Amino acid sequence: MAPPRKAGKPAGTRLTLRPPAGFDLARDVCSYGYFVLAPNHWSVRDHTLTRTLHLDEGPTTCIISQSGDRLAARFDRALSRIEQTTARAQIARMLRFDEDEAQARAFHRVDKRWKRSGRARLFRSPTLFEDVVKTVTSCNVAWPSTVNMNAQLCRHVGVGGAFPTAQKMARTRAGTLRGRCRVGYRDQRLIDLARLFARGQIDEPWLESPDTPDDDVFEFLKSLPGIGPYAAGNIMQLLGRYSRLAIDTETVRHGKAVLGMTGTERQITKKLEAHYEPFGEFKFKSYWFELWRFYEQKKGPAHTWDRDTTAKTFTAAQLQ
DNA sequence: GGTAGACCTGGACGC
DNA sequence: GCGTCCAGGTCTACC
Repeated sequence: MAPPRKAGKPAGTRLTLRPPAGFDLARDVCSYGYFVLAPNHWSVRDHTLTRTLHLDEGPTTCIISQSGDRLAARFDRALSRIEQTTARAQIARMLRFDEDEAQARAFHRVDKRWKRSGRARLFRSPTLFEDVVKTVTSCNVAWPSTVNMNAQLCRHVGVGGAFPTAQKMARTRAGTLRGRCRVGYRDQRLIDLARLFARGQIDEPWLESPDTPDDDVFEFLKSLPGIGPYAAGNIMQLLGRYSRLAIDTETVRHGKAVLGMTGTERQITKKLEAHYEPFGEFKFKSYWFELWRFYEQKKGPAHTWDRDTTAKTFTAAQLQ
């Protein structure tokens, strides 16, 4: 049955979602840099996440808020039953509902530093494709450029402000990505990636299956265009595989500035691997929350970071 | 297996 | 306002 409508103005759908116990919208959204990348928008004032989702009948913008142990997702139009199911799945993926309280406890047993704050989840995208593209746009570039690339991709390639679908990006000209979206030499690599997704050549169930060894996933990811060791490591954590680090210049800076490591970059990389080894299957989480805590000490709690000011200023040089 | 250089963009800096 | 330099991972060619 269609939702009731107010006179003159079509009512948007409102969904109630039940997150895992202990879920905290502000903490768990503002836990990874992608929360400031378009089309995500965190409201510092309202403590809500707004973003446009691409559903079967087109784009729709939703506002997600928390009240007690429930989340509400308010959409700007009525959703069909199928769309509601898709929207629930996309929101669940973003907010990592698949990681329940038991998994958080398992992490906190290995790394007790985060038990009190309850930190255990890392924000991600509604689709693996968006996570992969966001990762590629974060490679070999300062953070403000990553922010800009994602904004322009949504503006020029996405429909109605949504993140581009793989199908749409697969049909986009390299010149558009380079000229309008400022992705530079990543243009053809992004199109090639989009074509692999659009043609169904990325086996997502295989990548997500607990039966697939981490090493196999890592090697496969590295075989994709534009994906090297860092990007593959990062996509691993976005897939829920935390057993390895994604080492970039920020990791090395962290090793020097926070962990007091010395030596060449190669030596520090080895020291970092050894340092996080005790955290086993949760290595990335332990590393990331340490890094995040450093950022928050410098810039204040992440839920207070404004996309257009604080969150845009993140560069290694400014965080020395 | 290791390394050098090219690939782009945008910010910082000097003039 | 303009030119130059530099940071940032991946890829390719080469040793």
